[in-house]
Amino acid sequence: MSQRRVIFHIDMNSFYASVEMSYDPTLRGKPLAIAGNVEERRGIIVTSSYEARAKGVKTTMPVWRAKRLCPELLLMKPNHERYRQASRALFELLGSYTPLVQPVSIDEGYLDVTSYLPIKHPYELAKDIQTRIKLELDLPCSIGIAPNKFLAKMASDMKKPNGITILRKRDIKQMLWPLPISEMYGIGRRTVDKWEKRGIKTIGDLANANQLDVQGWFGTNGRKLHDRANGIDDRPVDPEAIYEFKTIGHSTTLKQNTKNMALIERSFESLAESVSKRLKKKEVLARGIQVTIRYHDWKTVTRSQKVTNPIQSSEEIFEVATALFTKAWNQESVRLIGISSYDLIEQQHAYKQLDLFHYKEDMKEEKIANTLKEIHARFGEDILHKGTASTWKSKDESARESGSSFRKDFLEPE
DNA sequence: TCTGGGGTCCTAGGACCC
DNA sequence: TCTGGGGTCCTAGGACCC
Repeated sequence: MSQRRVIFHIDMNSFYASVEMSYDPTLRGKPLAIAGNVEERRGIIVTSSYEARAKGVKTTMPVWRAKRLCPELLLMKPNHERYRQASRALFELLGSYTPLVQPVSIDEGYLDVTSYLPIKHPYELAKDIQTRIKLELDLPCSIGIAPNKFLAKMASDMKKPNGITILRKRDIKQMLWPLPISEMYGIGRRTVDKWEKRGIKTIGDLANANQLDVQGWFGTNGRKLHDRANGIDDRPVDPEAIYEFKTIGHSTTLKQNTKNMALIERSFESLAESVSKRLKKKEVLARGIQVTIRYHDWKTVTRSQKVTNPIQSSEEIFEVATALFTKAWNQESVRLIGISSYDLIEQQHAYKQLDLFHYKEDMKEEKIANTLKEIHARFGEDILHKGTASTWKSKDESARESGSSFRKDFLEPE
């Protein structure tokens, strides 16, 4: 990268819990956890306050275990709409500093603030942002300051809550390299052992390993991680990335493990309904459906299939999903099922595809009439008069151009 | 009594085409 | 009877992250 950059990574501290505390200040200072299915067996901790963490409560821990560790734990169900609102306010605030804001999840994002370099010290700017987030949103955050995304991300993790950490290239030897390899963003619990077995126990070990060795062991991903450990990361801050969602899916853990097809079918119905609703809201159709089956023993299989005509209705999704399920199911007891739609295409462009498909089949007058009827039924009369782009565009491209409705859910009002 | 639900990205193998 | 190489598309599985 020729140009020296200044990148911030903003990371909200225990976001859901903090939002709840700002709604209800009497919660402050108390061990609080947000958990799905609080009253059911299978609930897990989604986020917890620092007071709860001090007692050993951790994200993804089953609720019953968290309660055992911390009997006075306050539990709340998530208020997603509340968090989305707070998130929108956050990114609006960040957007007032620069258009180069890339939200990466509901509670974190990158800023490229290189343009501030001549007028303000990065630390002062970060302090400014952090203070405003506290004052205006009543929420705590940590900020990492670095020459690229990876280092900024690692830096924001170093001081929590309310931290500001500068991690320059020349600091990585002291600040980054001593960390255990498990702390490295991109290395999870499944591969830690593999690294350690090869003598790589810290991020520094990775940075100083032979690049070709690492590439041999872990392929291109290994090479990428080796670069990052050495402070190399050219990925730009991309404000458009928010438009690039690729799948829309829902899954559910059943109340009990079951082999009862009627029960399973009912769950598929409601999942298909949810997926369909969101496809419609986003004005997209799916050209592929994937189902997930998780068995009693946690073994998980997926089956996917492309469909000839893009689909959107719950009936169509249900049909494809249950067919996939029936083919794949080994008759063992099922714990979770899921439906995901992929290869999404904009509604406006979808009708053209329908058209072409039938045309290919050498259609007769009658068929043309039917096709038009089908198009009308799916999209309403007006669709035929809408866009007439000469080439098909991917959802990303056209979303970029129109600045249209493809934002990821976490920034969207209900 | 372990373990939710939303995603992204990568790899590998087979089919098929030239 | 023994057989290359490249490219693309599709599917399944797995790792990782919030």
